[in-house]
Amino acid sequence: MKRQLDPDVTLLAALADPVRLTIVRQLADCDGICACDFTASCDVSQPTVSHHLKVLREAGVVTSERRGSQVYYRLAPVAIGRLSAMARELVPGDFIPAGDLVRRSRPAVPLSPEGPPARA
Amino acid sequence: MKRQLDPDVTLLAALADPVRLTIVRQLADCDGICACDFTASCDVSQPTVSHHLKVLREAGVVTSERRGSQVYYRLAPVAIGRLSAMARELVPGDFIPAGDLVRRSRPAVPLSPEGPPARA
DNA sequence: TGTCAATATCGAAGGTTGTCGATAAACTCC
DNA sequence: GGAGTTTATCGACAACCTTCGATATTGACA
Repeated sequence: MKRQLDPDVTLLAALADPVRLTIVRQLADCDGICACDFTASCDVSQPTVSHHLKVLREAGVVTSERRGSQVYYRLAPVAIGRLSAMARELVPGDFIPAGDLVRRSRPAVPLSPEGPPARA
Repeated sequence: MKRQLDPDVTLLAALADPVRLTIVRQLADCDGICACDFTASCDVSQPTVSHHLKVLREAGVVTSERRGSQVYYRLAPVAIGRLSAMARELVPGDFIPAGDLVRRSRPAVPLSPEGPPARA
C-alpha cells in the first residue's frame, strides 16, 4: 500500500481491519473508553491493541487523552464526517453541479493526525 | 489480514487503495465505464487494473457486464449504501435502523462542504 | 526512592498485497 | 480460420501489515 498520500485512503485503510473496526464500533457506543478495555474485548495481545490504536490515532479516527496511568480514547467526529461525505460523493446518479467538481478534490480539513497521547 | 469474515471490513479494504478509490470515484461520476478507460486514467499497467477491478467485484463494490470484447463496470448501489450506513452507525450516540441500507434518491441535506456530522 | 499497573515501543516472524511481464482467454472482423 | 483487440490469469518479487514476546516508558502510591 506504500505511502498513502490521499487522506481518504488512509481513513479507509485505518477502518479496514477487524480489530480496528471493532474498536471503532465500541467507541461509537460508549463515549470514551480506556485502552485496557480493548485488550479485553478484542482477542489480541496488549501490544497489538496499542499498535492498532496508534494506527487509528495517526489516521485521525480517534483522539486520546491520558488520565493518570490510563489512556482514554474517543472517536474523532471529523473522521466520521469525512466517511459520510465520501459515501455521499459515491452515490451514483447523484448530481454534481457543474461548478462543484472542486468538492472531489482533497478534503480541506486533512484529518490532522495526532502525535502520541499527550502527557498530562 | 487473513480471511475477512466481516463483510464491512471487506468493503472498506476494497476501497482503501488509491487505484481502487480512483476507479470507484470515476464510476460515481459516469455510469458504466469500460475497463480500458481505467488503464488510461490510473497510472498502472493493464494487469494491475484488472486485478483491482477483480477485488472491487469480489467485494461487491462494482458489477461488470461484457459488451462485445469490452467489459463495462458500474458501481453497486448496495455497497455504497452499506458505506453510508456504516458511517451513520459510527456517529456517536446515533441510532441506526438496520434496514436503512438502500440509498435515498437524494441526500436530504445539501451536502455541507465538510466537517463533523451536524447532530445537535 | 522503590514497586506496581497501564501503555507504548522494539524487533522479528509469517502472511498478505500491489505490481509487473508474459501469457491465456474472449470477442470482433476480415 | 486467422489476425487484431480487449480483458483476465499466472508466476514472481518487493513492500507492507498483523501479530507477538520482550522491554521501555509513564504515572500512582507507599
